[in-house]
Amino acid sequence: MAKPLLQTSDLDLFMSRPRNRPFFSEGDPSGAIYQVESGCIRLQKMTEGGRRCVLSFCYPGDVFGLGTHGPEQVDAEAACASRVSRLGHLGLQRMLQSEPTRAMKVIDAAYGGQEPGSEHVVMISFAPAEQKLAWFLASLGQRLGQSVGGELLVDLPMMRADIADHLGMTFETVSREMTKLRDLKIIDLLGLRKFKIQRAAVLQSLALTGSLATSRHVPSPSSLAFSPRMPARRTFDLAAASAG
Amino acid sequence: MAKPLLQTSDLDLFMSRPRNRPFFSEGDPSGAIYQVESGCIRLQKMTEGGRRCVLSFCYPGDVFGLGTHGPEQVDAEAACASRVSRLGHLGLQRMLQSEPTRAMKVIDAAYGGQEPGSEHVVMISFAPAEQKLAWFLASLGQRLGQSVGGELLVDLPMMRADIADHLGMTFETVSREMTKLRDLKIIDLLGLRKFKIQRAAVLQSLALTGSLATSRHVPSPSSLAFSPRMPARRTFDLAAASAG
DNA sequence: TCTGCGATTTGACCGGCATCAAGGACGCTC
DNA sequence: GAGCGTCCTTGATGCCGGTCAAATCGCAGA
Repeated sequence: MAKPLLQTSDLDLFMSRPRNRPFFSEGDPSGAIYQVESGCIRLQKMTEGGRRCVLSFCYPGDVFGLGTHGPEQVDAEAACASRVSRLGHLGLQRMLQSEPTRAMKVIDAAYGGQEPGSEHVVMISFAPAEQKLAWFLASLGQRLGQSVGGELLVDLPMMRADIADHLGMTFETVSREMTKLRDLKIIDLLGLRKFKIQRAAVLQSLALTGSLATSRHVPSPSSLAFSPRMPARRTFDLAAASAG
Repeated sequence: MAKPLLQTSDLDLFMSRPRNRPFFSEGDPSGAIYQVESGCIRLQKMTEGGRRCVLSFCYPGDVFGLGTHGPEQVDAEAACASRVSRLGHLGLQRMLQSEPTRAMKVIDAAYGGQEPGSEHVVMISFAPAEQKLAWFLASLGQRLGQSVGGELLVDLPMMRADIADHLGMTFETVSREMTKLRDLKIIDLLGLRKFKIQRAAVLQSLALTGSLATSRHVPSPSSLAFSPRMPARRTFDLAAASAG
């Protein structure tokens, strides 16, 4: 990962949490900015009915804590044992005065500026389960993947249920679709918390178009066949969303 | 509606569009701020597969144009014949200098600050069709409703297909659920572009809990029965989300 | 190593909603 | 008011994925 946005000298607190323990909860005081040092953080909303909606995951280097990524709107919990550092309110004020340009970058990141949030909404509204999971695994690969001999080795820090609550499906379906992708030799499961992307182009195609094109390049828009009224469910295409 | 955020003296351009014509498209130059004068604006993403995802609607008085509510991320199209006014980049700079406090309010609103966007995500991930529609109609009532003799008269400026693309369902299902709510005498359809909320408490209950409680108050969390593993689908509760 | 518990996988079933297909209502223009 | 295109409603059908259930896996602690 690249040089982190916040350095040790900026930070005023380090926190560790085991899985499922909160770093902050909805309604906690706001204004501080957090940076993931290790592990994986879930930003989520609980409903009183007991359901959970995971709005996003934060990985090492990611910054969160403001707006829709802060305690005014969501809970932040460890998806696995994690460490997080904090830049408090006063430290942020100090940085705004001494280094306004860098401070604005930090603030933008803490609002979730790095991620294209609307893509997630598009995905969970329309795509079938297989495509949702392909999209998630592909983006995880881009974010966390380690290239090893032409294949991509990826950590999977969160549970199946976390993935399910992020994609709007059940953990059983996540498990089934995972198995399906393994049987198709698109991915390989290495224990529960690691996988390998064996055919990245196919996974990408599945994520973007919902179809199993075997070509190495993303199909061009004009090559996609769809009816005038509505595309077949499985040819749904996210290329526009991911290009934006 | 309350006094609009932007006054005529702030604005530098007025635009009118018939239904389905764009005010701006994804990739257009950004930096300007728009205010709805009349009608209804759809903020949406198109996919190359031909599907559309409506991320939000803007009504008279709403301000948009930045971040996920701007041309860097979405298209803005008229959902019905609409008028929009614009505060250009230069005008915004001027306001930032002369009235920084008001300018920051305007900027926050243009990012979509007014609406709790995460509630929409929770809704489209989990809720069944009936609850999605109840939620949408209830929020429309709160936003646009005119109280008339104890009932709420509400404009419905957009087509069924627009609602469907906002809630992640088909327009046929929107139509069916609408009919069902009418048959239950919860709403009354007055032509295609207007409806009346006859039993607001029931509609609200349906929107929040997914169940047809007939009580006038929102059921308290502890009164909701759900299994330890997972609530029954129809008792899904959004109260936490809407409280936030 | 054994034991126990939570996480995951897998199977069987079925219900809600997408899909396909008419038919009807509404709002234009002429 | 006739004609026409668009939008909406309604019906029939099928399948994806949610639900319930049980077996297996994996890890931590004794």
